Amino acid sequence: MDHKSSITIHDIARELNISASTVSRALNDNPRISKGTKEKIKAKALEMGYQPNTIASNLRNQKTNTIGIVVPLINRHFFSTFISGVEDVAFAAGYNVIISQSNDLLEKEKQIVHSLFSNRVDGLIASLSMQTNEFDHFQLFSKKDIPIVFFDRVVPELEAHKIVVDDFMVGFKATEHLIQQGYKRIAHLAGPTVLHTYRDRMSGYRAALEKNNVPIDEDLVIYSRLTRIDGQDAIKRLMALPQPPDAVFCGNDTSALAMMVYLKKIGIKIPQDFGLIGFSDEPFSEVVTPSISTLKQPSFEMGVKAAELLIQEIESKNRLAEHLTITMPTELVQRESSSRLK
Amino acid sequence: MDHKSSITIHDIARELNISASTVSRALNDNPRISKGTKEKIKAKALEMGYQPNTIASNLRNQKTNTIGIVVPLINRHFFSTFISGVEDVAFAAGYNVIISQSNDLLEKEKQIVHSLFSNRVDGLIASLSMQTNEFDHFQLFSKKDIPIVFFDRVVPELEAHKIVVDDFMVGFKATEHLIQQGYKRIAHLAGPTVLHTYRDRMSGYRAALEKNNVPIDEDLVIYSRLTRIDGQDAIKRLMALPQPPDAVFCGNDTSALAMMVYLKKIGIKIPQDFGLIGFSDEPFSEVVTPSISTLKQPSFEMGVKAAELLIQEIESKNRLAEHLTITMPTELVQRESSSRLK
DNA sequence: ACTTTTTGCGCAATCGATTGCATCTTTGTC
DNA sequence: GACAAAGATGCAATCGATTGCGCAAAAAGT
Repeated sequence: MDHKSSITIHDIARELNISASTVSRALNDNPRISKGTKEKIKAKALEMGYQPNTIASNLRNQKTNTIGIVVPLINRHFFSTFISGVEDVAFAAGYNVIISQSNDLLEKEKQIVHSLFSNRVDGLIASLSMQTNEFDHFQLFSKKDIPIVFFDRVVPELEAHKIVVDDFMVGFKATEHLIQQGYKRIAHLAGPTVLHTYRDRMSGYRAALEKNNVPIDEDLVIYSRLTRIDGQDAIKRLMALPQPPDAVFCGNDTSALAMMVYLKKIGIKIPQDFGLIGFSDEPFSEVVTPSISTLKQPSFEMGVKAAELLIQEIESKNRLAEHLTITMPTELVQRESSSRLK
Repeated sequence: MDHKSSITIHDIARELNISASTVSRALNDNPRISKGTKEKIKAKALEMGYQPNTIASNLRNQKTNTIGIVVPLINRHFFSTFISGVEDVAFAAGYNVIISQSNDLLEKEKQIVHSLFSNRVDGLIASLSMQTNEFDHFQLFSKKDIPIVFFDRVVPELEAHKIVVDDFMVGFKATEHLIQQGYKRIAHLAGPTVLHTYRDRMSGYRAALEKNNVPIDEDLVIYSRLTRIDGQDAIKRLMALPQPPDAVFCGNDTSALAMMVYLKKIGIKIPQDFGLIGFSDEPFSEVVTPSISTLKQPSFEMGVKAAELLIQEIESKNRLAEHLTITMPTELVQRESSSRLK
C-alpha cells in the first residue's frame, strides 16, 4: 500500500479494453469519439478517481497554463493586493500563478527569472528589484517570444508591456494640493532616483511648484529609500533647517507616518502648522490620527489589468506589435493631515 | 524567426557528437562522466544558451519541486507575511511556490486543491476557507501520501501536520490582562465558532474570567465574522445593554479598531473608561491613536516552520508516523488601548 | 600474456498525455 | 450490390530529461 502510482489514461483504457488515445480524446471532448464511448469513459474515470497529470500534458502541449510573478516582497500591501488581482483573473482563465520574491536583490531576481523560465511559465509579470540595473535575464523571455508585463517599478529600456500610474501627475497633484491648502514651503521626500517612478514624481513636484510660482529650494528635497527610519531622519533634518518647511509630500505613506509621529512628538500641530501627504494609501493611513492624505493607486485593478493583458497576449496567435503602456488613474484622497482649509 | 524551439540536451549532444544521456549526466554532475567531457558539455551548454526544461524533468522524476499554498486571501497581512516566510524557505531549498486564494469559498477551495494536485505539487500548505466543513478534497493528497501542513484555520478531524497558535492561551492572556488592568465587565467579540480557533479563544476567555472570579455574562459575548462592520455593530449593541461592558477582547484587530473608532466618536475615553485588546497585531494597530493592545502571532515564522516541516516530510523517505502539531508562541503586546494602570 | 576491475559512454525505455495518420465499420447513394 | 463518404477507434511517435543495463576500452592485477 505504498506504491500509490496514480491512475493514468492507460489504466482506464485497459479496464475498458480500448486505447489510451480514445480515452484522452473522450476526456477532452473530442468530437471524433462517439457519445456512448465518451460517457462510458468519463464514468470509468470518475469511478477510478482519475486525476489528469498536468505535467505530462504540459510537456506534450508546450504550455503550462502558468503565470510567473516576481515582486520584491510579497508581504507588502501594494504587492499582495496586486497579486490578489492577478490571481483572480488567472484562476478564472485557468492559469496557475507561481510567485517569487526578489527581496529587492538583483541576484535573487535573476535566479527567479531563470527558474520561472525553466518551469516554462507561459508569461511573466514582474516588478523590478531596487537593485536591478541590468535586464539580460528578461531577454530569455523576450527571445522566445514569451510575453512579459512589467508593473510599478519599470524602466523605459524594457521592450515589454507596462502597467504604471502616472507618476508625474502623482507628484503634481500632491504638491498642488498642498499649495492649495495654503502651505508655503513644501518639501519632498523622494525615492531612489534610479527608478523612473521617483524621478517622475519629483518632476511633478517641481512642475507644481513652478506653475504656482513657488521657488524651488533644493534643501527641501531629500533622497532616501522611504523607510520609516528614512522618514524620521528626513523630517529631523528638514526641521533643523534655518527655514524649515511647513509641508512635505512623501514618496510613500510609510515615511509620511514616520514624519507624523515625530512631528506630533515635538508638538507640531498637523495640519494646522504642518501639512503631510503620502502615496499609495496604505491601510493604516486611513485610521491613524490624524489620518494621512495620500494618493491611492488601484493595486487590485492593476493586477487585474496586468493579468488580462498578459493572458490576452499568451493566447493570441499574433502578438501585439507595439508594447502597450497602460497608465492607471490615481486618486487624491484628502484626509486630515493636509486639510488646513475647512 | 518564429519557431524558437528551445535547445535541448539532444541539440547539445548532436553538436558534440555524443549521446543525450551523457549530456544529461554531465549536467547533473554524475560521477560516471569524465571531468573533461563534463567541462566540454557544460561549456557548450552555456554557449548555446541551454535552459533545462523543468517540465520534462519533473515528469520523468515524478517530482516537481513545487509547493502549493492555499489561503483564503493573499492580500491580508497575516497571510502574505506567512507566505513570505514559506517562499523564503522554499526558494532556499529549491522549491517553487504556487499560490491560490480560496476567497473563503468552499467550491473554489476544492477546485484549487484539485488543480494543485493535478499539477503534482510535492506538498501542500493550506489554511481552510471559512466555509469549509468537508475535507474530502484533501484526501487526494493523503491517499497518495503527499504531505500536507495546515495552519491557522485547522480542524482536529484532519490527519495532517498543523501549525497553530495556542488559541486558548490567547483568549486567556488577553482576558486576564484586561482584568489585571482593572476592568470589571469584559466582553468578547468572538469569531464563527465552527472554527476551533475561535472556540478555543473563547474557552480561554471564560477560563480567565472564572479563575479571577468574574461572573460570566452571556450578553457580553457576541458572535460575528469579525469584520469592521461586525465590530461596529457589536460595540453598539454592547453599549446599549443595561449594564454595558468596560472592556472588550476582540477576535482580531480589525474589529477592535472599529470599536475604538465608535467609542471615540461617542466620547468614551480609552483606556481610562474602556479597555480594548485585539488579536494578530496588524500593522495599523501600532500606529493608530490610541495604539491597540493585541496578541502578536509570529506570521513569518509560522510560514518558515510550515515550509521547513513540509519540505522535511517531502524529502524524507519514511514519513513521520505521527502528525505533528506545532504550537507557536503568541506574545502580548501591551499598548495604549488597554493600559489603564501606570 | 591473460584475466579482472574500473572507467566512460551509448541504447532504449520511461514518465503520461496528445495527435497525425492509418485502419476498420457503418451508412448512404446510385 | 458496389463503392464512396463518414464515423469511430487504434498505432506509434512526440514532448525533453533521466536511468538501468550493456558494451567496449583502458587500467590494474597476477
